[in-house]
Amino acid sequence: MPKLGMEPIRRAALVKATIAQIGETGSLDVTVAQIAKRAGMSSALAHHYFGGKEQIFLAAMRHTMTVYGAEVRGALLMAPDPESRLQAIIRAGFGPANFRPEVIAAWLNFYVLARTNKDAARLLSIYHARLRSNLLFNLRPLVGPRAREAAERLAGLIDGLYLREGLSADARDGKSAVALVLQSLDLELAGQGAT
Amino acid sequence: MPKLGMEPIRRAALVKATIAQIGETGSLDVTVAQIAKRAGMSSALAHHYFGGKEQIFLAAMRHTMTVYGAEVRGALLMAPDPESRLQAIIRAGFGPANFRPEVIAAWLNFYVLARTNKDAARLLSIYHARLRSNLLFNLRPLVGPRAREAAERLAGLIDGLYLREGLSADARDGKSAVALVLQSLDLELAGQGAT
DNA sequence: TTCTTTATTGACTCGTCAATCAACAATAAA
DNA sequence: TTTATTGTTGATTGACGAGTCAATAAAGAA
Repeated sequence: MPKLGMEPIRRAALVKATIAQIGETGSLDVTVAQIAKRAGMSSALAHHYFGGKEQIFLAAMRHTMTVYGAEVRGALLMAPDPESRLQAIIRAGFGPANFRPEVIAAWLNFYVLARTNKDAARLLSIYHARLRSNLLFNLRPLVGPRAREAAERLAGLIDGLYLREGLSADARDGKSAVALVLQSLDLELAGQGAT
Repeated sequence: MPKLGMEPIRRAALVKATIAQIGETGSLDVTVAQIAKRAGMSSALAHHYFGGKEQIFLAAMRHTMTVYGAEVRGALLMAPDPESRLQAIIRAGFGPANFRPEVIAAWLNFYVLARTNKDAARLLSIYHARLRSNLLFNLRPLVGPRAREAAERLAGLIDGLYLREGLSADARDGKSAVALVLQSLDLELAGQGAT
């Protein structure tokens, strides 16, 4: 069997298995052995290709974020104006790439890891910055100077609802969360100097 | 030393030590031995009084939530009208009882635990319900039928900003988060039928 | 063919940690 | 004093899991 060029295949399989395993056990206590078994190889091989558990997990999150980023970019291409781009960003956050139970569990895990692992923290801050700047860029022409705070709020709301939905045992589809954020966007766009 | 009536003292000490230890290590990998040592006793005694690690941690979270609840109730007493009560609820979420780094770390830990532990899930849903109903009750007279969604949004925003602040390494004071949520509240109260 | 490189694993090491237990100490009850 | 009852711990057990390593196998290079 040992053909050459197995490395990318194995890595991809491990990344996929990592997300799947986290989703299945519903917790962070996934062992390298479990992941490797699910990916059809020995745990030794997983270590061989990735070096360690955290690096396996980081690769999985990097992949998740890449897919998510692609989804956002794709949606943005379709949207002609700032407002519909904002709606697209919001929808993408709760879109199929991000809102599957396994992925939500992975994000939770990732939050925890980011408190101790430098690389995870960097990766997380990249996600935060990207979301914020995407929102900011499209809010600016609509609400001008209030854009910064509005972006902060919308980003917080997206993360918060994502978390709440993810933590409620019964897996929901995210439709209601999207609706809530979209209404919030309307409020931001409409309100110019309340109270 | 063995005077009678040690139990409540020991329990309290362990609860306090648990939060402190989580805050110090900045992660979830707190061992019973660490907690017990910090509380000035052997790990065997910790098991003796609590039965297990998860129960120690649950007791700590119950305590945290009790203190938080008291803070909210206290603030509500001072507030004469629904709007100021809403402001009080928002402020309390980022108040001193809740927003210390140790407590934030504990909450993160708790989120994770809630995915596998039944009791933790129940406790978390109690928190969720309480926040939602506190907001709802005071929003109803101000925005009528839109109260439900507004409460959902504000709750999500509070949790989301709490999470974001908690994850950013540099401990902030929550002032800006409070300001953001308060502005959101203004938007909710002002906006009646946007777009 | 022989050598080197890549792929692959089973078995093993080493640590950690939750949980248990046997034993001891001190106080209160008899 | 004897006898519970409560408090307390050091030592130990048992399990689990990350990471290592020696050994094997295939395939290409020489």
